[in-house]
Amino acid sequence: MTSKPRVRFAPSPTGYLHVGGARTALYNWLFARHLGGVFVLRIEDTDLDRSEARHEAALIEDLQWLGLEWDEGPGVEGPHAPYRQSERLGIYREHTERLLREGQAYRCFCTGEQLEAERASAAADHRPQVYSGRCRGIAEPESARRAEAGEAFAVRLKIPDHPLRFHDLVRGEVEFPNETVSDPILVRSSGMPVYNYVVTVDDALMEITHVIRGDDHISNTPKQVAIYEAFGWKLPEFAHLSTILGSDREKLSKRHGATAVASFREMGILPEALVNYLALLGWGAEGGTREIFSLEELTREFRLERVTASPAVFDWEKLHWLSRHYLKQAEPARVEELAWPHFAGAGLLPVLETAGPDVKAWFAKLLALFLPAVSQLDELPKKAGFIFGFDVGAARANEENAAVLATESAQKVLSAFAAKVGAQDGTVTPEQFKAWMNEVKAETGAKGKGLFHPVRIALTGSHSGPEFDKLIPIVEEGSRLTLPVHVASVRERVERFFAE
RNA sequence: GGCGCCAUGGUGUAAUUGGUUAACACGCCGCCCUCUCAAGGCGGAGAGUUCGGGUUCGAUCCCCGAUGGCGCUACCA
Repeated sequence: MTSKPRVRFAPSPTGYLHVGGARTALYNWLFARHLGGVFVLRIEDTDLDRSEARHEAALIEDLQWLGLEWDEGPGVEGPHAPYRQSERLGIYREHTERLLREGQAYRCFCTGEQLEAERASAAADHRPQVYSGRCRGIAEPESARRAEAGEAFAVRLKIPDHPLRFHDLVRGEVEFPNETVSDPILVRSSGMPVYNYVVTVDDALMEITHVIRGDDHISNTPKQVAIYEAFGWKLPEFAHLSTILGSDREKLSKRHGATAVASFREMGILPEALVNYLALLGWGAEGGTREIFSLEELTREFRLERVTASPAVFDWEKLHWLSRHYLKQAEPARVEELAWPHFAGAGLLPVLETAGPDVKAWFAKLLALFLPAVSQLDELPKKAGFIFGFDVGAARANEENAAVLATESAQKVLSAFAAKVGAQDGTVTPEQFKAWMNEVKAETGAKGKGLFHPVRIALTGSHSGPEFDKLIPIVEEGSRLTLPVHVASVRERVERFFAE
């Protein structure tokens, strides 16, 4: 091939972009970028009832968030504009007239009831449910006359007399016997052209060289091949990507929880994590020992020939692993900005724009402490919640805590510790804290868990959590800030714990 | 029912043109670190490649069949 490949992602704006679509877009984008080709975005909105402008806007936002910019399409336009099918109706009409004129297509006057009856009898006879071709034989003068007279008709393509075959980059040669393919409807009786038709016309006119899409389209492909042939157009290469399955091995859907790209963004998963994960879902680099890939690295490594044909099960655990990796890797300033709204939304912090530099600096430290503990940013407020306050009664009542607190040793540790805290004013430093703990240890004989757990419960409400060395400064510093929720100092925590 | 696609540990993928102790990662288990949790480091278990036939000196890999899963079977996309 001498010319640069041209690929397209052609979503219909009938809902949000989900992981399956995102992976299709990603593979198209990677294929184009790897070969220096062109990535086209085309909006398939011929289903006027279900298409909505807000979905198109959301789609574009999601694609941009993933970093998959397009070379031609809405917003950037290009030599084959328009890129929205609802704006290309005239083009389809011209092509339909040509097909009719050349006898490649015909008017079908069959009613829905007739077609229904045909299907029913075909099913009863265990035969393929294909259209009988009843209207194929209507002579052109009569056909034209009936149309003229106002009789409703759809336009159907004549499926040729030979097997329909095409080459698929991930599956090899695929062939469908023509007897199993119905003469497809090209234009509805309403005059609106149908998906299989417009997609083909557009792919050909936009000079798409590689059609990369989900394998739910594989059975549509013979019809599209017939359309290419009817127009005398050269067939593109196809690549049908396998389905993404849920853990129950059913096609992934909203039923399996969040599958919309936007929801991953809202959860606080970084786009590079999602991209990396999606790339791995159906593709493996040569050798297969690497898992972490940036978009640039993927661009370099990606080969369509290495894409698997078998369906893949979506695995949250692995996505989370990747998510944690990228969260730790990311620029702190970026993560701070992304994490902040989750705290503000929980009422723990003011909105970012109104926060002072001292609060921001404090938050940075807080984030550094808790980030390793989460897989996605929206878990943060809960993880760090005890910093902002906890229910002493509930903490004492907690079974595991109660067991720790019940021992005589724990009681001695706590009262010794409280005495230390009460005896002094001012900020508690980690050094001071350490010194106190050593003293308590000497006085009570408690050590290890026996020493630390009671204190940890008193201070945080839980027997587990981040190291005290890092925790103490955050608590103390936080207590001096003006926040929507007061952060209690070590001293306040001790007082509060004993008050109940 | 018809047509099509697919089939390697629980999951995602590897395995020069048929010859490997079937590899890597997630997860799981254990150990180390540690007051604890998370992170991190180290180690382990887990598949003989869905099943049955071929072809071959030799099949994860090629062919056939079965089984199972999925998709399509619309005047939806």
